[in-house]
Amino acid sequence: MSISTKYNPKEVEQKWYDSWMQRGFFHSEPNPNKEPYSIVIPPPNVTGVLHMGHMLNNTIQDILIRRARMQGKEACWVPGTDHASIATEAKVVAMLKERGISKKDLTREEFLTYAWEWKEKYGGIILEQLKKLGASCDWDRTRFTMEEDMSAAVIEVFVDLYRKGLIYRGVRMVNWDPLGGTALSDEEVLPKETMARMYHLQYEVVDGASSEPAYITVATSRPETIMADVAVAVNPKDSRYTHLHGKKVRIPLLGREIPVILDEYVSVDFGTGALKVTPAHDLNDYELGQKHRLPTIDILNNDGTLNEQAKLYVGQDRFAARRNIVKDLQEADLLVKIEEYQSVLQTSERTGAVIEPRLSMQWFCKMDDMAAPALEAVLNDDIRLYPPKFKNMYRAWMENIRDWCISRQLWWGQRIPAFYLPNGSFVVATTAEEALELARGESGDSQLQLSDLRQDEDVLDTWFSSWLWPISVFNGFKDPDNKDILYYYPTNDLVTAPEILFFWVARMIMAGYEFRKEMPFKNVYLTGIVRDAQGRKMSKSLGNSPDPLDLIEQFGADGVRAGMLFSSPAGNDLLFDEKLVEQGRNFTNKIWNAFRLIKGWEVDESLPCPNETAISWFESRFNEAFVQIEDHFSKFRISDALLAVYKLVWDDFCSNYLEMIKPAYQQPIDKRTVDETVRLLENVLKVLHPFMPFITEEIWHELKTRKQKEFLIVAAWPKKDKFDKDIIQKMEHVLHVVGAVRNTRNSKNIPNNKQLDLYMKVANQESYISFMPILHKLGNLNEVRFVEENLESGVISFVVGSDEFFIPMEGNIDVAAERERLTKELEYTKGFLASVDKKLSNERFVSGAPEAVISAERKKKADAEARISAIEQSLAGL
RNA sequence: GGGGUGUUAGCUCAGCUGGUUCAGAGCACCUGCCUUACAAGCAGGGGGUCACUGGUUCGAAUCCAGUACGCCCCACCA
Repeated sequence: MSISTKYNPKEVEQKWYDSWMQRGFFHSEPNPNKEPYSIVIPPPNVTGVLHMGHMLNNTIQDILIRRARMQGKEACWVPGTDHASIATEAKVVAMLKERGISKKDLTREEFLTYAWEWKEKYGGIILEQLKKLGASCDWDRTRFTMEEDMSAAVIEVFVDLYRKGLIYRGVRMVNWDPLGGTALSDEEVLPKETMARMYHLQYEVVDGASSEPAYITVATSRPETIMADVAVAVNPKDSRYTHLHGKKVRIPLLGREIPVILDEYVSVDFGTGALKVTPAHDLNDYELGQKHRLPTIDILNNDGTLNEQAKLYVGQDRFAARRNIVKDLQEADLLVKIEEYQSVLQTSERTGAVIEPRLSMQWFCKMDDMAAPALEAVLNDDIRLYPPKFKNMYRAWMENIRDWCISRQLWWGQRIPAFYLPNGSFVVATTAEEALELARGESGDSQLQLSDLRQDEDVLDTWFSSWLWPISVFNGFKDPDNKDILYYYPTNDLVTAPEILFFWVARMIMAGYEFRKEMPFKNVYLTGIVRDAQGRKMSKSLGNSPDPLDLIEQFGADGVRAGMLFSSPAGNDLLFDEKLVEQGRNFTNKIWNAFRLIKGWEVDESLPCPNETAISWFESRFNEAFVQIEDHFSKFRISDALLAVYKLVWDDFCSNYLEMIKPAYQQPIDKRTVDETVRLLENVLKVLHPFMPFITEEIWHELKTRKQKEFLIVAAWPKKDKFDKDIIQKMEHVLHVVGAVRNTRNSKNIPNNKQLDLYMKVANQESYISFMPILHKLGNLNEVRFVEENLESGVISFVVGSDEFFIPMEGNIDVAAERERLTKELEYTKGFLASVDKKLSNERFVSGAPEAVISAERKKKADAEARISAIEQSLAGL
């Protein structure tokens, strides 16, 4: 035979992917005769490259979409990328810097030209990589969140929400990223545990009377902000400071006088019980400031350096300023002590910079109203989260939702459609022309020109476009009644990482109800995080993240797909180990060799079929497994579904079925067995296909000649069918007997190729008849026959169920060893019987337990008794 | 600080409505095999007081309470 003993994925994968594409199997159009099934991809950043998280995520989506396609649904998986404003802008800035160009020297238009150039050249690599994985996306539908129609939808939504009063502009305390030079939403901020320092500073009490200066000690982690202090607050109940009520203190170094204020908010037992109030640079202080009508002094520039208002350290970075002021305070003897303590630093998710709480004019989206139906939908299971533990998290977040800061001080993104009039007021409109008309109306100045209007410089948060994704990919804004959106929306399943549950999933649900009055998807499957074998998160800096393309190169896409899934129960993190992928690769090889065996058979049409039992057994076994597999799918237990298929293929089909039917070496095989085996294998290939699309398609075509469009990718998914439980049980019993024979062989060091005889003293001979050939073959037995009496000597005996078996041994057997083995088994069985007896003699059990349980217990007793007498007889015969 | 969730074999995890498919799977491990589909393999095997303590029950890995440890999410103590 010329087929290689090892499966070679490389050429096979490219061949079939091209073939599928060419025949348009991935493409979907609304078809009223078919049930729609749609998934929108979580659009990866356009700057992104494929990492292990994408691999897992997209493998799962592909499995779902392929299965749906085979189920005869109109399966549509929409791919695309996200413009990722901060990440992309940062890349473009870096690229420009390399070319010696500074963003500052460019106009907005020039910068965007570079950015688009960059996007066209480097963007979307990740989509090409997904093809290598086998992703069967409808590539004709590829979208990008910043393409014209998508951006138009974003602007339209902004205007709509503004007019509904759900978007407003205002000065608020926001999370400022000094490195990115932009505001961020609360979700884009990551807390980071760090050791921080608490500085205890002396504020001199202003008191004309005494000549000796008096001080109050204030604890702060940010001494560089003292120049922005407007008060020192103490708890009114704090007796230590009663004498300071109504007094003023002087800011160290600066000397500016600020009042001592009283507020319950201050904890008596934290720090020194005295809090410096810096409204411009801390949210709590801001609120205190509002309450006590204090001024705000903002001493920071956009980039985190100190401005003129600070008076000291002007122009220095906030951290440099901190070092310097600490030194100066020390020298002035105003620093009492420094304490180390565990604290949480807020950092930017994108740039890693320490976030500066900062008062700033931004755009916000009101969330309360939109959150209500979105929360309801999840609580009442209209939308289901898998695993369901995320429901609680979702609820907690939605119930405490805060307004969303949607403006970003960047250029790459959808520009906010607000236009300012010379008088400082503004109008919001989708186009400048429309804005002009509005502006003329509102200002009463009919002479206003376009050039008088100035559009807001900011762009919108990327998520403000992503949250529309399930609607906008089907053009649901531009053309709300088009046939795509009517057919595919709501989509069916969303597969994504729990990290973006709030960023994205929750907001999509809100957008779905707000703009289409309908959920965006029915199920949300949240995958785990891919970690390394030690449980560490994969990261570039640790270098523990394998390159997915290398893995595919090495193990084949099918192997990698299977490997990823071997250990990824829903919602649990996946501890990735190359061994898993190896196991996946080995699995492809196993399948390949099963195929080689079948392919190599020579058919003799004159032969009768000796394998009816094996055939109907596997048929039943397949149907039994299929029910389990479908059940796993229905619960999004993809990993368990794969494992069930794995065992069906490896254990049932290969180790058992094929071994039962395969003819002796170089012997021909009958036609019926071959036909049936091919048919059975076809079913196996079908359930395997979503997991391992390439090798299954390859074998599908190699197995027999197929018609034009007869591809596995569109073959009919099996239907649930009744199965014969009886034959499955009997086979299991027979396989136990086979196991016992093999065990005997192994423990007595009898070579595999030496045939043995087997005598069977069984209760029901009938039930063995049709399995005799199988017993012969798998046990490698010579004579097999029923006996009525125990064989007395020179035999090894064993019991399966309550049937006894004897294998005559040539030469002497080790009587002592046999006796020991049987005695052990006897003891165990007696113990077992005793426990059953105890149960049955317990009146409360007999009266309390259901009938089925009691009769099961009785059967146990009978079996055990039969076993005991069998073993005892064997012992007596030794 | 609030909420969630977990603890079962060396590792990763199943175990749905308490009772023979209740102590399981995969990997790892051990033994023996180059038996013509497959050594990326075949056959067999060992291994767990189901975290701890109490309770409910005829019966608990499974239900309840508490304890310990872990993880996740949220949160403005300087």
